[in-house]
Amino acid sequence: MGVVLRSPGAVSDKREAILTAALELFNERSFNGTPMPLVAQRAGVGAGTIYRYFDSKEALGNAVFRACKTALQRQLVERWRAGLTPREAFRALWRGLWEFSRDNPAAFQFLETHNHASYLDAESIATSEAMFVSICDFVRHGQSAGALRDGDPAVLIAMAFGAFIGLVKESEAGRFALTESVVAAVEELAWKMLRA
Amino acid sequence: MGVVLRSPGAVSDKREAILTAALELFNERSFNGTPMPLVAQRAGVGAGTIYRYFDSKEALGNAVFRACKTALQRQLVERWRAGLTPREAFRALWRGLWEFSRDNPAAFQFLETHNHASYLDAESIATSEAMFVSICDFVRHGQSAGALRDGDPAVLIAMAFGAFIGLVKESEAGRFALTESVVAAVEELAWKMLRA
Amino acid sequence: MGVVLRSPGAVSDKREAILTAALELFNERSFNGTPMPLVAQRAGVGAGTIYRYFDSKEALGNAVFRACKTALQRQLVERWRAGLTPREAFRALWRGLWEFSRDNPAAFQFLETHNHASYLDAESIATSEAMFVSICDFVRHGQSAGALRDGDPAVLIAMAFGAFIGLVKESEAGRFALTESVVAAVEELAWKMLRA
Amino acid sequence: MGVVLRSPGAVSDKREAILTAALELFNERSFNGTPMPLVAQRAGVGAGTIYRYFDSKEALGNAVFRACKTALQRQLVERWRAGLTPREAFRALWRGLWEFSRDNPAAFQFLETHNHASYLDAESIATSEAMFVSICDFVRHGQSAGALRDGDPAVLIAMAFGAFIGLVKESEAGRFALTESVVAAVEELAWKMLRA
DNA sequence: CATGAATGAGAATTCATTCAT
DNA sequence: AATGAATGAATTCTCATTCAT
Repeated sequence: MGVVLRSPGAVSDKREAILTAALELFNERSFNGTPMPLVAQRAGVGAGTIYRYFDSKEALGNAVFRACKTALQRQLVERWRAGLTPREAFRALWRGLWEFSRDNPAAFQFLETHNHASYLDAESIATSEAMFVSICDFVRHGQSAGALRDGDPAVLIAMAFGAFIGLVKESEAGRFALTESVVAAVEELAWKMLRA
Repeated sequence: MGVVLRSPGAVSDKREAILTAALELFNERSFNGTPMPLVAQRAGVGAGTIYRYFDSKEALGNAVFRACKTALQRQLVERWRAGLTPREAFRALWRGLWEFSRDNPAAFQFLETHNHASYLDAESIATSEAMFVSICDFVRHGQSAGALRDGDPAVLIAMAFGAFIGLVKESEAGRFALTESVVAAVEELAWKMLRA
Repeated sequence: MGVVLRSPGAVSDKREAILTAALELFNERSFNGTPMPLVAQRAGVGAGTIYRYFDSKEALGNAVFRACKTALQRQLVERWRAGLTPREAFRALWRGLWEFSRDNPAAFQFLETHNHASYLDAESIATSEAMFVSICDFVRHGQSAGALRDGDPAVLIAMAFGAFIGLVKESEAGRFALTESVVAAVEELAWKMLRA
Repeated sequence: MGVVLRSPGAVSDKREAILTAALELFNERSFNGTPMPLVAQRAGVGAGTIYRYFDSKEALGNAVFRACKTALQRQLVERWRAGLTPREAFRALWRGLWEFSRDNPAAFQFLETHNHASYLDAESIATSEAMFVSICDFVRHGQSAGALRDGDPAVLIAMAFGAFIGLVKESEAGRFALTESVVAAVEELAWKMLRA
């Protein structure tokens, strides 16, 4: 868990430490509510060091966002194999979301909270959009196969992701635990909502 | 629309103007990203005037939150009449949410975005909790009547509200329009997810 | 006690209330540390009302200072009668100071604390100077009569007044009580310092 | 002169510059009448730099007070040697005061003006009290030896210190110069007041 | 006359960023 | 490369003063 921000190749563990510290603090205190020196302290580096890796606080925020989004996308894509039925593919997606949010709760929360943050740049938004498009493809496939109900894929995606996000948020608020069995049960409910 | 922040009784319209300006700006730029003078400017008052109505920026944020939450609760409660079947009650709830988010998009977004903001005080959290509790009651009634599926009410609520919030967010992101017919259709889908 | 700020003629009890409130608050919180609305509140008048009686905060401060200084001078002068021996005149002066500080502790403290305050205007300084000059005359008379030791009158005045002020300050700090008997005793000591 | 605020050990000279600037400005304009940026300007540092050395304006004021008080106490204590007669000890004390006020007029004025300032914290008051206690001991010794007149030591201290403070104030107001010969003369007068 | 809500300049304090070491 | 002291612009909040009522 929390390995999400490891850059490919042994770039630098300072860079990772900064990204991790920023992720945690931006969740705890919001982007604007987090002083850079605090990020440096949590990362165990000097304040000036952050600026060797990131041009500005905004650049750091975008780097965190893209790292999280990319990691989520990787995890969802990994679970997709050719030849899955729509029902199996939905299960793969749903469990991929769950495993990601379980293993990287901070990253998941960050993506949700900072989804439309005003500091996000074009590249971050494009990263976000790319993932949406690939999920859309999945839905269209399921609709073509007659397994998913008709209608705007964006609507179905909004409802299913929204339901999952709602579950994660409320479980993190302490209302219930998202155990294996609960996750399996709610997957079934979500599927009832989406199937043709 | 946007009348949500009107306090009962002929309270000063400056207070309302400040609440409205803060609501909009906290949505647009986040709480910490919004300077008080900007709130004052948007409200058409002097910077010092805000502090005649609110003790601090935090107090202003809490006042906005409570005003929105109270307005939402009022709208949902109003639609509830005795003698509704669970299905009718769910429709009332769902449409209440929709009408609120349609008529007060800023208030709805604020509640969603600032739901667990670090500046919220005990009273704001209590206001939030009170609403959750009354929705829980609704779910338990439906379960007793055999209309809603069994399980932790919090889980069902998280999924249904989550789905609705997902719809509103994505429609506001411009992916689709939440028209009457779409709302009716998705209500049906949500009900499929919840019914026994 | 505390009647010091009563202007001659029935000017206005609001004016007096403002002067009294300002005197107390300037002592408690310093001139710059006292907001005008607080003065208004303590005086039981509206904030704007102060400006009907005084042009500005500085003007109010100067009015307080002059009222206190004038009252002190009046009290000291009253005790002076022709035909007193230097020793008797010193007693009159010393007891005059004591009675004033006992009956108007706030006024006495104000005069001491704000003696060289940066907001004092020329007239206030002149009022202060006038009193010094008349005390100087007293000293010179005593010196001519061979009762007071020779030397710069200002030096003797500085020491005697300084000693008295020291007594009042420390008694107000709670180190001892300035009772009749103590005052009589210290008067004797001060006289030992001054006599030829 | 003015070396009073030099902290022992090679502490940053920025800290000293800030203390010195604050001392001067608080004297000239009062504590509440002095904006922090003005302190920074006079100290030749950035406004934010002050807060690297002092938590708040109040903390700065207390640091100035304690530095002055400690320096005065050090100077008085240094002049005390065992085996002095009460008369010699009084001379040591009196001259210690004089040398301190001559060499550090700003520090002396600050101690006098801000002696009971509302921003002083418990530690500052304790520092102040400690010095009073040690002077009290001196007086009691003199009384036991039959050299100083009987009575509450606090009363004698109040008169003697008050007289000295009066001299310094009036000399600084320009009424006379506190030359060596004047100081010697007034010391004699003060002794006449105190001796048995 | 009296009021006190309203104002905006100015106060204390914070923080993104730089740069000497 | 790394640091963290230093900076000053920007932020939150205060308050002397005004003016509509």
